[in-house]
Amino acid sequence: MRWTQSFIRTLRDAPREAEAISHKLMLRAGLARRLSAGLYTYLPLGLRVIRKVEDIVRQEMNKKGAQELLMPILQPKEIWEQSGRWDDKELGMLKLKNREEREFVLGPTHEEIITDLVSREVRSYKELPLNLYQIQTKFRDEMRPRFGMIRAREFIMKDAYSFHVDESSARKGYQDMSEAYSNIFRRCGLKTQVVEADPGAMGGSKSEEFIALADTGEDIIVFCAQCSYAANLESAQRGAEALGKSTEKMKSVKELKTPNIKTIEQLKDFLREKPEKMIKTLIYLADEKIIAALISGHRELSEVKLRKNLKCENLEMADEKLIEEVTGGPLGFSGPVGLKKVKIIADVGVTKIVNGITGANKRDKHIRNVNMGRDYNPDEVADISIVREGDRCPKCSGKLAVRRGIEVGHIFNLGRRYSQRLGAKFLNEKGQERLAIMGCYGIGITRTVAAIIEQNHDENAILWPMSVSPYQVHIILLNVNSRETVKVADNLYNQLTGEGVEALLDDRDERAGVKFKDADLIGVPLRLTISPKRVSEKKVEIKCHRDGKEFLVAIEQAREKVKELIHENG
RNA sequence: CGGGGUGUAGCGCAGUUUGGUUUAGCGCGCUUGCUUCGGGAGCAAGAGGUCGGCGGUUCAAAUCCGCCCACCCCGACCA
Repeated sequence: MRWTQSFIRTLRDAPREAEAISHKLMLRAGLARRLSAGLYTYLPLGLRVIRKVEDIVRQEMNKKGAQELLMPILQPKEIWEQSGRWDDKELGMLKLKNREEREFVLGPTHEEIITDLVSREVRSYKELPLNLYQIQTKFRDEMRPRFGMIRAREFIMKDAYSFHVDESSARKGYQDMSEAYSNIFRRCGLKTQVVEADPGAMGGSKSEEFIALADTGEDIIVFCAQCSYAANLESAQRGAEALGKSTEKMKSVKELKTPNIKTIEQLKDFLREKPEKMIKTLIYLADEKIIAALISGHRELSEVKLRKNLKCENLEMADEKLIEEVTGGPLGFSGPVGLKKVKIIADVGVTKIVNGITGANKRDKHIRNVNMGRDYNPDEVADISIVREGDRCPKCSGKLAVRRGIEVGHIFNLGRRYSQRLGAKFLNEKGQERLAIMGCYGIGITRTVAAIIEQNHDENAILWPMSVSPYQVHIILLNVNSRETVKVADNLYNQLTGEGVEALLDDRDERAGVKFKDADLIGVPLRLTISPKRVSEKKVEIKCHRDGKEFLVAIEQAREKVKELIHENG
């Protein structure tokens, strides 16, 4: 592509709206433009990157025997009622009606459609396993789109669905996708961490997320520096802490006046005591049952873990009224001592607290020197708190690290949930009717592009991996008024292009500085600089953007060198 | 949906506190000409604005008041 004939638009300054680095660079390099919150136009340069990622995805999916198809975006209400998800609030469904008041949804995901299709087409175990996928725009009416293309209302997704005769086939299918995903992200130049996840709205038994580590990520994950343990912050576990027996002797309980001191933070300042000494008492309503959760003052409760422990459907914090009813004291002054008719569940960390401080269940009062076993007895001790940086790994007792990341892929074993509701049945070898076991596997294509930038950039430049770069080589023609130089640039451009190399020729009548800055920004990994000075020496310069390596080569050797470097960086 | 912030030319901003030399400026970008030409050039001449919208106060509103809208950040929520 010749720059003068292209629709490449770069910006010197990032629009104010952009905060995340990938967002800024995408706008500045002219990959995309915003239409409205979470809605973007992909410009030619951005679309080239998207297509590259899609190609990699296709290759790796096809390698595992998956087949591409394309399903409708507009989906009728009825099929979603069949699956029981029409009123699902987690999916952010964008619903609409046509002229006849018939209701539709713009597809946020396609389990319903694919399962319906397969249920109509597949009759025999001989046709299974089957893995079908598509790459398509998805719609989610996000409450808060953010970070540019990391959380958008409309985005491109690769979604695959597999159908199996039994568990072992389903496991194999899941494993295949896990491998494909690792290959895809590696080829895209992304470092990802696989973490166990909560299946959430998708349902099913097992799911794992592929998280690209990045500071502007929305997900927080925990992983062990020593072994392979990794999990979502909310569900990460921690190993037993060294329960070094405190030498502190138990003292007798004392009531403290703490006027209007309701939070740990306030209490810390007021009493000048460490939060580790404090026992936070949180009252929850779990499926109509009232429970009290005890957490050490410096930790946070994990509702995910608590819910899992209680095996309850609904878990919500009690309101002020209920707290008064249950504890006898107002919000902010709850404590385990003297609590009755309430199940008390204590975090493992709380067992360590000697002479703790906690609410007195009376207005403006806390109590000091509270000890488990003597002053109160929890009904259960469990790991219900959120992991902190430096906690012990539950597997190998190494140190756990807490990092932000972007969820770029998610794989699920769905079991029979959808085949049950949408009737995806087949006949087995014995002629018996059976429900297919399903899996579904998603990759956020546009989000992956953003994640690649998050992991491959510096302050003023994208550093594309060759595999996804919009062009393979960026030819900078310095001085368009030098006939000889233009001729050399044209020839090289034509030859390279003719040989299938994706080249961008900056043939604008701009000064060198402008061209170099734009080349940095756009971030094509190879740069070929053609200047009158070098041409008079019958040479051209080749530079690798990422590592800064430079080569001065004879004009007639440039083609081969470029191809060699593309290959090396491929 | 709760909390905070921002809306002035394509992009970045000043002006708003204290209404009136502001016919609303500046930098970049854009157009034309000349010079320049290896890291965001110089000079000259131009084009480009419902000051987010509606309503109000006032002799007078970018500026004060009210309502609304949009966008961003934190939270809640989230393949």
